[in-house]
Amino acid sequence: MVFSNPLLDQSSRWKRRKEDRPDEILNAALELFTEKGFAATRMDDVAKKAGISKGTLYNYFESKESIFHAVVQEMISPEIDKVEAFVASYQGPTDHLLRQLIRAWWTNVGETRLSAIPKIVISESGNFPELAQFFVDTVVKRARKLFTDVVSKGVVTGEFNLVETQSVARLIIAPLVYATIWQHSLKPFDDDYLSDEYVDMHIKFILKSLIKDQRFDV
Amino acid sequence: MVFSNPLLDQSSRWKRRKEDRPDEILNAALELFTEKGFAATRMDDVAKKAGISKGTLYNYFESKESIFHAVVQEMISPEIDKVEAFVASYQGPTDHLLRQLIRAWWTNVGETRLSAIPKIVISESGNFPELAQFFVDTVVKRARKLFTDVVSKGVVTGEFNLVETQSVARLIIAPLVYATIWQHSLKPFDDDYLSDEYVDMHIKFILKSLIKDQRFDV
DNA sequence: TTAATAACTGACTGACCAGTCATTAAATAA
DNA sequence: TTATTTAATGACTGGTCAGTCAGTTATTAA
Repeated sequence: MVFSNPLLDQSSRWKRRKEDRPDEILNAALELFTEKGFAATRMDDVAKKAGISKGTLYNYFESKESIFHAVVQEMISPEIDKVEAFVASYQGPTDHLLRQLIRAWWTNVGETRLSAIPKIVISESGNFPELAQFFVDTVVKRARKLFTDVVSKGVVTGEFNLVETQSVARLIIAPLVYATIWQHSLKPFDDDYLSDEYVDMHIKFILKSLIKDQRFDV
Repeated sequence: MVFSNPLLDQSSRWKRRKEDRPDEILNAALELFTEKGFAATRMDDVAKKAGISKGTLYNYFESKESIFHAVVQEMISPEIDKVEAFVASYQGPTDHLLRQLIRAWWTNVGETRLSAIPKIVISESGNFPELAQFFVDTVVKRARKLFTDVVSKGVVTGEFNLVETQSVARLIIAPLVYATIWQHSLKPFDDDYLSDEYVDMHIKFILKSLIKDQRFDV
């Protein structure tokens, strides 16, 4: 005879928790996508981690791909919204803005679980093209525009040298995204230590090339 | 009645071509790995592209992984050998060496089919760890050492500012590798044009931060 | 209390694919 | 010419997994 323990809720096999399921599924999925990639993540495992059966997944999402879609939509887009608002309202020297922007990216994406998403999308782009297209349209283009606009602003106000802004924007983004990809792919196989100076030096190098006044030294 | 055409070699179902098979298999495999990634490439397709049956693949390579192993070993390692030799024999200003090194990488890797390999390894690192470890040990570490040594040389000779060489090396490599990853993943989904200026500007920015004499302008 | 609803379950299906091996046939030796 | 060797074939096996659906059970309505 087993007595029911309300904490473990052994009295019933399951509860109906319609409200909570979607978030729990997305969190479980992101964790597994990060660990194994999209293709190698099994729906049974997502279900297990979310505390439900596989069938229930399909009550809330119509396919594996739609889960990933939702992860990006609900986790990344709000971050970009925030940064866009910050840039729009910023008053002050453009080099300070750019420095804060890079640091904000590092803090809000680079050092969080969101950092796994670029690597996942890149890895699966060949086999899941709609997913890649969605990511480019909703994340990449917005992020690129953000940096391009800031650099343009600096050029227009005369704070920065006259440069080709598209390439500069990509040169700013590259080491940041590269670091997150590295983090989630080959870093575990590399015993060399990447110092914290990496981002600081990146900012320093970029600003040194952009800022007109050479007496300025970061 | 069909007459045999010696060019199409319809007279026999196949030829024994022990010598040529391995290279043909590796070329077919790299092409498919580039297009679909490692996991999604079917051995039947590698066989078909190499003009043989699947069983024959297994006469020459013991597994799918060993084929990838061979691709890296036989295609990438020789490139690094060449660059190492070039650096070792170089006489002249270190900034010129660094500039040539970046350009050489772009020409010999970035713009060739080899550019697909980093993306493939990164994508599959979670599911094929031995493959990732092999790549880190035989490619990443050697490449990183190459750049670190050149920067150190510039610092020692007094041509470059005193910098933390590990981070600088990674800041040099990041935009290069990032561009190849982009090329083979999200570029097809992006209609924006990446100008040729990207690499030139990268070189210019890096050297501006490294070279001591500020009157020098690239 | 009983009936109706819908959240949830998990065994099952159909498709896919790396790797195997019995067989075939090209090349070579006897 | 015949026997032997070995490159090459492709049907098959065993395992995996996304997605389905008939049935079960918690919840709510009557």
